[in-house]
Amino acid sequence: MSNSQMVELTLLEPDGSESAVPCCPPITAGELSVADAEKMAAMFKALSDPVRLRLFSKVASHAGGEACVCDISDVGVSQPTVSHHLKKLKDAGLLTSERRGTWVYYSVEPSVVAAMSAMLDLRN
Amino acid sequence: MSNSQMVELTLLEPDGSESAVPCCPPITAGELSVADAEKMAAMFKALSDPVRLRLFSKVASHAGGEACVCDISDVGVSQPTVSHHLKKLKDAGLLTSERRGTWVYYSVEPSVVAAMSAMLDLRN
DNA sequence: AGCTTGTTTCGATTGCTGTCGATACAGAGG
DNA sequence: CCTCTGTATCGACAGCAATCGAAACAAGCT
Repeated sequence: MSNSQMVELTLLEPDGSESAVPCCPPITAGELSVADAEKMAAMFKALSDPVRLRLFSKVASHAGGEACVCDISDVGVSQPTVSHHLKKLKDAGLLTSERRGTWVYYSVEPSVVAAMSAMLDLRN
Repeated sequence: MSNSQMVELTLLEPDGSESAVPCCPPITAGELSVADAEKMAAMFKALSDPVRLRLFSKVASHAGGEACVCDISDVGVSQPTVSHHLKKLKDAGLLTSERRGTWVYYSVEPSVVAAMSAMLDLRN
């Protein structure tokens, strides 16, 4: 029983505070608990929209895994919709944001993305 | 420009036929095309529900990555709902099903899951 | 053939989500 | 202080999706 491959990641609690939770071994290692399934499903949900996935890929493929909103908002939907999607990615923990003067920059949260990738690793 | 890490996977077309499409390099490698984003978003969407994620983890963690419906349907929702979710996982290409006598067995489709994992691999 | 058990499909309902235009907020520069 | 540009929030609406009970289908049994 390989309980290795545990990954530490930080998630936003409903009240806005942060808590570190262990999540998760590869799916092949055993059934997910109800709580872990909810956490991970929320992350997958963040990437379950084509527009969001494109926004995420634009940020991730930028130098340093960081991009200005102004550089990535050309995805075929209105500006409020772009902002809405970026907020969802941020709420799910996949992106963080930082205002620098006039512009806002979004960055990928590597540990969270790594946790999703590790969970889908099927090697036995 | 590392266009390595391409993964071949088969998806169900709307008409039910199968087509092999190349998908996808790691997100860090460049922006997703609109078409690729739609394909991958559909897969992530399949795992974006807690009940579905638990069903998937139950199948994936069974011996041989295969499980009878009867072995995994205890997830707190009605039996028709379980069947509905398994169908969605199947339509997304993450599971396949086979009837053997009275029982139906669902199996994970390793190449599709590997494609998702590879796409989220952030190492540069 | 009829019964029983396992699984899927159907129809309805309820809640969620993506989208937009309008508006508000933030910072920079006149 | 006012305006301009970039970004976020609000409110509304339309479509989708999770869920259930009822009913249909499939296979094995008697």
